[in-house]
Amino acid sequence: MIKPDIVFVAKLAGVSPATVSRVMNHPDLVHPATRKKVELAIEKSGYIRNRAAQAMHGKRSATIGLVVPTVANTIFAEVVQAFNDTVSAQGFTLLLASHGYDLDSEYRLVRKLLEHRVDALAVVGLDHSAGTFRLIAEQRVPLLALWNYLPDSALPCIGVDNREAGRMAAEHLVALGHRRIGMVFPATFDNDRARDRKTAATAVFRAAGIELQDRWQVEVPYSIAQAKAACLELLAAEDRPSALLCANDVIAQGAIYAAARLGIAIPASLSVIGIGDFAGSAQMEPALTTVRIPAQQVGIAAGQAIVTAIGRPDADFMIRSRAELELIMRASTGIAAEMIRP
Amino acid sequence: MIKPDIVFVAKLAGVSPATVSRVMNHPDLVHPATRKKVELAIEKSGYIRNRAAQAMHGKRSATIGLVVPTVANTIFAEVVQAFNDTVSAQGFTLLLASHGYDLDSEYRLVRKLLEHRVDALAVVGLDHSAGTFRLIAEQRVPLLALWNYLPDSALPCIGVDNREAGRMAAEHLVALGHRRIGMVFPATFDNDRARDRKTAATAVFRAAGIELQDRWQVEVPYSIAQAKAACLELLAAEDRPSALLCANDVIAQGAIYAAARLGIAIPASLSVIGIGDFAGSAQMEPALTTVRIPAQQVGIAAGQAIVTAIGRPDADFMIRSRAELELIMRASTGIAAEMIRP
DNA sequence: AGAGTTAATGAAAACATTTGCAAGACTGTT
DNA sequence: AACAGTCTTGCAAATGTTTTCATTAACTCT
Repeated sequence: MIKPDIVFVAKLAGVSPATVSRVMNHPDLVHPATRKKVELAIEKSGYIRNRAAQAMHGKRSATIGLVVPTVANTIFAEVVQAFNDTVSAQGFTLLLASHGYDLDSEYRLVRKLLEHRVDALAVVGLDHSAGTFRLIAEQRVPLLALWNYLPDSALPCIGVDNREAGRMAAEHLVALGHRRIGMVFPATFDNDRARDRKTAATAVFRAAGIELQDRWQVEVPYSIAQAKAACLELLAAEDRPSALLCANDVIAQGAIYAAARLGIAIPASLSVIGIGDFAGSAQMEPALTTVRIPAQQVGIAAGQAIVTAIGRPDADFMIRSRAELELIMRASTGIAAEMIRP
Repeated sequence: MIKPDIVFVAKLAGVSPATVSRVMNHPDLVHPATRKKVELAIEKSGYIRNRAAQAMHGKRSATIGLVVPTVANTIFAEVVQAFNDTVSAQGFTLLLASHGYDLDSEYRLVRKLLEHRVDALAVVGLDHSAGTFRLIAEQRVPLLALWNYLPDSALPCIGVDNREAGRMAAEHLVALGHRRIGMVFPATFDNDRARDRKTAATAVFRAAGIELQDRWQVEVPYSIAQAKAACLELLAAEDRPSALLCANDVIAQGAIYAAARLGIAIPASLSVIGIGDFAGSAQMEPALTTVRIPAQQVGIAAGQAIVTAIGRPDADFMIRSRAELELIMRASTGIAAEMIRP
């Protein structure tokens, strides 16, 4: 029992391989009766077409490469799911790679994906190594930056403006009268999202005449456990901030747990704001105030854009789409204690 | 500027295409000096080998298919990450597909992955449609069930025994003296994990002479929001259970938030236990008591097993590996109120 | 009924690689 | 210096499709 190939099916159906191929790729070109015969033969033989051979012929590989920093936490789960669902519905399969926030490793992954002749490539963020860009340019593969938006980005991008996200979060805290503010962020070296949010937030505070104390600025990776540990230390000190601006909801979640552990009342004596509005943020107690990133919407839009780009291989691919951010006020932020006059 | 292929590189290096191929696949067969030349030519031309052509020749495609119910929440995030890291380190790339707990849709996805000639296939759980099994058997692709373990499974499997998980959780509640017990589970129709856990737990309760009240059994999908909503309703009633056994930590998290919202003290007046020990469960306040599934360990072991299986294409692939479960007692469970004598 | 279209199919070249086989180039040995 | 091995390398066939072009069969219109 050898695996049936297209000529086996063709013989079984009494037609030529060309016709079988047409049944699968341009069904409208073959006579309904013949099509029936062929479909029956495919069914009967258990034939499964070989995409590798198809890809080799210069046609589509029907795969799309997606490179994310990590799938191991909530951050990208929703985007990845929405993106996958969208392209999958159009017949594409996802080749997934994750680099753990290391742009050198990203280069190697992109190379591997190109070896597989992906029809297009999506990456998270706009920051990438020169090698990565060169590689993709040479191969002429549509490339899309996911999750970020910048009006003057070099890449097509679909996502949010992280500077705006940082600004909105910071302005919310300022509006509530907070002046003793801590920021909990990951290393911003290989992470443009975190960097943009942080600098924008810092600018807002500076403009409001707020001086950021070094001892209230902490650096932790995107991990609930490490965020909680760091905040435990920060908040246990005699002299603690009245508000915490967190790089994203994962970190904010850690901060809230730390406060709960220490018996610090939220929002009465501490305000916490996150960015993202991940699954579960709305359900927490206290519910998390955050700047909502419409992950699902971004994933779907990106999926559609990339499929469209694949359909027009000639045209240069450029799109810049900004998804709207929204401040979601919930229970984790409140008016600064020192503002409340007795 | 045309994309360089292997004969272009060969000409540039002054050798035959065969030699270039050998440099990439069997470097030890070519003279070091020639190898240098060829590597230089590859570098200089920006050549990227074509895996499709390689796969077509009957060689490896260097891809592994992974089918999960969903990537959109914490449940599989850690396993997927560990699995991906492991196979990626061995030169494989992951083709990812998700079916949203629908086994018919799974069939179609498996078919798509086989079209891409994946070298092996990993799926979550042991429950799959007959069509799926037939397909994979016909194609002779190594298949591994991830996440589940059964001593007499038809498939190679690496994971935990969900019956044991259910039993451990139930026994913990029984040992604490709880008799008024609620269970919060998803639909078990297409989900053998949930089913096994539930039946095992039910058996334990029955053996302990505990009668499960229908009004305390709720069905919700794996979603924090929906779990919280359902538990809010369940716990608001006059007559509520003293303990909740949740199908996994995501649901348990929802339950804890519901209790917090209602001002029900945990564990004083309500115990909650989950299954999984997902990221964040240890950090919650109160920290979640749960049956730990060593996700990372399972992911790594599965990745290694599947790579090994690919290396031995002749031998039948069978492995059954049971990962150890562990009851992690934290702050969300306590002795039943009615057991505490004044 | 015959000419002109249109629809349906097949033949064969092309796609980019890998590998079995065979031949040429060395090495060391006597 | 000739011989037997052992290394290296190239030739050419094979892999499973898709698509262009050509051919045949089937309509349509006057």
